[in-house]
This record gives sequence, C-alpha cells and structure tokens, in this order.
Amino acid sequence: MGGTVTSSVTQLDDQEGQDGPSGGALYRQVAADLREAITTGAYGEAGRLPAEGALAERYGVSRGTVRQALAVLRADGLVTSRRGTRRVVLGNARVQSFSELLSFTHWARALGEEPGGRLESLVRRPADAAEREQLRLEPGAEVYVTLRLRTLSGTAVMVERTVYPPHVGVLVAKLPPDVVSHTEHLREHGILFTDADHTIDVVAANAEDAKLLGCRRGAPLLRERRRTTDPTGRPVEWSQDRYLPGTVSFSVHNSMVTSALSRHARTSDD
Amino acid sequence: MGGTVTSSVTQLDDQEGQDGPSGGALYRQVAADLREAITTGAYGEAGRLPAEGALAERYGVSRGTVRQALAVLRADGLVTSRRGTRRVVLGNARVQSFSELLSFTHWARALGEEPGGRLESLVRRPADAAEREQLRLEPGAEVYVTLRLRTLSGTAVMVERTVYPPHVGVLVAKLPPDVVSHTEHLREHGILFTDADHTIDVVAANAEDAKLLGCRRGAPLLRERRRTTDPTGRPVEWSQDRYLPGTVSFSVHNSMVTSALSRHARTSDD
DNA sequence: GAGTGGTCTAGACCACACG
DNA sequence: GTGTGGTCTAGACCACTCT
Repeated sequence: MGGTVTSSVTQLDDQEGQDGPSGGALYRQVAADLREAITTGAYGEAGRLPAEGALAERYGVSRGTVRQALAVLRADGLVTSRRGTRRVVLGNARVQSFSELLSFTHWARALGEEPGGRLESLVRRPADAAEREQLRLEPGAEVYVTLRLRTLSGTAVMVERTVYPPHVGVLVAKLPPDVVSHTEHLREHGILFTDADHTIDVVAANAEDAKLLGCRRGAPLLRERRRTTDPTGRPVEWSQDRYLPGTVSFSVHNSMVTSALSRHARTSDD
Repeated sequence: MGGTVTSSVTQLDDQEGQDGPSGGALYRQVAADLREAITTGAYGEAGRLPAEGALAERYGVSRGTVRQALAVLRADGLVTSRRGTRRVVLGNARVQSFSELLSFTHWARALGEEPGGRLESLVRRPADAAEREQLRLEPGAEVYVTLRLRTLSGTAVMVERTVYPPHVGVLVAKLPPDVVSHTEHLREHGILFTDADHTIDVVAANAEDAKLLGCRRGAPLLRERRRTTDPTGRPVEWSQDRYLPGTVSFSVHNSMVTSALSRHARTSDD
C-alpha cells in the first residue's frame, strides 16, 4: 500500500528553537512528520497508525528508528501503544518546548501576547540554609536574588522571585535592567538549562505580592516553584513564581510508561 | 573491572504493583538495580555513572538494553545525559507509580495515611456538550456522575466530581457505596487506565464545596482536572478534584528530552 | 494463525567533551 | 586523541490481540 498517504518525508533540514544535541536526527524528522500528519487529522481522531514496519518502509529507515520517533510521540501523549495492536491516536499535541516552559518571555510570545516585566530588586547576600540546600552551595556562599513583576500585554499576572548561584548571578547582575528575557541571555553566556523540577500549589499573597499584583493581602495565588539544573547536574536557578488566579493553568500528560508527575501531601514550608 | 561495585543483578523476578505489559523485562531489572544503587548513594550526590559499555558488561546485556534502562531513569529525572561525558546523578527518585497518582486510596496508603471517603451522590443523566466532548460520546448519550468527599485519616481534604461514560458507569453504579477504591475495582472488571491528562489551577469554592470541606464560600481551592483513557484511546473517566490549600502539591520533572508539562494562559471554562 | 508491538542483540559511525 | 553518549541498522524471538 502506498499512494493515499498525504504526508511524506519532506526534508526538514532544521527546526528552530531549542534543538537538543542533534536536532537533525533522522528519528526527529520522522517524529515531526508523523506529528504533522496526526494533528492534521490524517489518521482520524481515534484512528490507528500504520504498523511500524510499514512506516519504516515508507520513510526508508529501520524499524528501530521508527520506534524512536514513536517514543517521542508516546511521551507527548499523542499516541498510545499496546502489544498486539496498532497504535492509536490519542489527541492533539499541546506539549510546549522546554524553553517555552522555562522562559516567561518565550512563552508569552508564543501566545501572541506582549511579554513585559520590571526588575523590582536585585540583591546579593549570603545564602540561607534552604537556598544552600536547593542550589547545593557551600556554607558561606552568596546568592543573587531577583524580584520581578511580569506582565502579559500590560496586565500584571505574576511575581517572580529567583535565587541564582554565584556563577550565574554575576551574569544576571551585569545585565541591563531592561532586558526582557534573562533566560535567553544566560544561554548565550554558556549557561545551559536542561532539567527542571516543578512543584505546584496554592499560597496566600503576602504584603509584597499584594502590592505588586494589585490584589488583597491573603488572596490566593497559584505558586510554581522550580529548580533548574544544567547538564552536569549543577543547579542554575531556584525560582518561585506566583500567578494571579485565572491567568494560567498547568498541564501534564502521563502514562504507565512515562510518569514524571507526582502528588504530595502537605505543602512544605515557605 | 568488577569488585568494588556494591550492587549486582540481584534477580528481581517480579515487582509488584502496576506492572506494564512486560514487567519482567531485562531492561527493567537493570533500571531497578541502578535506581537502587543511585538512591542508596553508591555514586554520590552529583557523581558520575559508569559508561554504558561498562554497565553492559557488568550486567551481561547489550548496550542497547542498558540504554533502555537509562532512558527510564532519565525520564524520572534521576540522571542527566549529554554526549561526550558520563551521565550525572541528578537527585533522588520521587516519582510515583501511575496508579498511585490516579487512585486516591492507593496514594493515601503509600503515605501511611488512612484513606476515607463518602459517596455523596451518584446520578445518571444525559451528558452535556462539554462532557460529550471530553468523553467522546455521541449526542444523547448518558453519563454517570459521582460526588465524593475524600478524607485523609479522618480530615476532609478533597471533593471529587467524576463523570463516567456509560460502559464504566454501569460498573461504578453496581459497586457497594462503602467501597474505598473505585479504581482498583474497575481494573478487576477489565477497565484499564493507561493514560491521563492533568490540568492544575486555582478555583473558588462554591456552596457545595464549602459545605463539604468546611471552608468559606469563595475560599481558594487547588483544582486538578484529569481525563483518563484506556489503551485503545477511549476515555474512561473525567474527574475534577478540589483540594483544600496546604494539603497537597503536585510535582513534575521535565527536561529537554522529556517534556509533557505545559503552561496555559487563561483557565478554560468550568 | 497472522499481524503487531515489545524486547534484545551486535555491530557501526558520528558528534561532542575533556585532558 | 580518547572516551563517551547519540544515532542507526538488520535481524531475531517473544507476547499479545484479533478474527
């Protein structure tokens, strides 16, 4: 069979954005092509994908490569997989790129909104115990702490408090105060963001939050705490973002084969 | 080399809990052994793992199998990976099993808490547009809707509203009202939970929430909406859980290679 | 029984990090 | 340059689903 298929391996020489180690890998091209076909609806809403062998033949690659491509789609929640039957289309892609998740600026632009922000303060001081623990610092080490108000097309939506270890902090401190995206600038200076752990819960606005966001003190805020590390495992930031309710939500896909999400009792201290 | 290594392939013939298609796969045994070694601290906090080839030799498997095992640990956020250097230990495992995430009962027990609950209501009625959309039902189809109050060692922590499609609902309706875990019973009846999409945000308590949870009306609640599907892609539940603040938090690990987390603007309707 | 995905192997080449 | 992980291949066998 071969003829009714709408998509083919249109040579995607390079996709922009955050491209991992090898952005031009064969299996990524296959994955991109299949993703395109799926979201276009070429296989229907709950339709079945062709067999791995058929895909391998169509794309002119080995079955192993096809499986690698399908693993990507599997992790993104696009398709299921079960021994004995064809893969089934689950839904449309909604997973964002990693950088889009870490960078408020990048994210806002992808939405078509105008990202804005104001650096409220930047201080350098000795790290407290919790910060040393999170950033894996020696006793006596110093940290750089920033407080920023983030806006989406003019409206305040989030307060961001970030703690940087010294080797990142010195770079942040040098940046002009009007720089929109710290993340992008840091990447240009060789600071890589590759892994992040997020914790999401609800917290009451303190006086500072209330003033900046224009809400009552004690009003509920959606809090996302995030610790990001570079490929060597060294922490590069520890951030705490507080969003006004109704402005954002977080989504996760998981399955028996890919978990990465967990639920915890009791919010740990502040 | 072989002698100073503390861990070995202690034959784990079978691990309990939710075991996927092939729970006794070689790479899973290797993954389990490495996970054990890592969390025990055999490689140090930010230590380096042996090379893939060395691991392959130690376990007597091919490099491909080792890589499969390492991919599991990678997705769980236990280790990093970068071309050119050894893998680095990131942190300790905190990811829960899939069933622990879906089943309140299972989760509570794993915490050492006593799960409790009360079925407030169970009704059968025609699905509205949103429900048909979520559960992929035909116009005119009926759904089963449950309202449950969940307790942890006696204290109310969460209100759960679940909508079941007909083929699952009939089973739920037959269950005795004092059954603690619906999830476990459904699995015994052949209803499989394999994939879930979660959305997390903040919502104000309505009159019903307030009465059940004992909070003020309008008080903030942490909301988790979840749509679960079986391996054929058919939705099996659509649930909306509302937690009292301070009782739970959600954690996600993600990286450049494994995303599955996303942030969205504006909370979609109710 | 035929078809399909899950697992495993053995080997190859490449891109990158680091000394 | 050497070692490492990233990618790719070709083939094999098994477990499972479905008809």
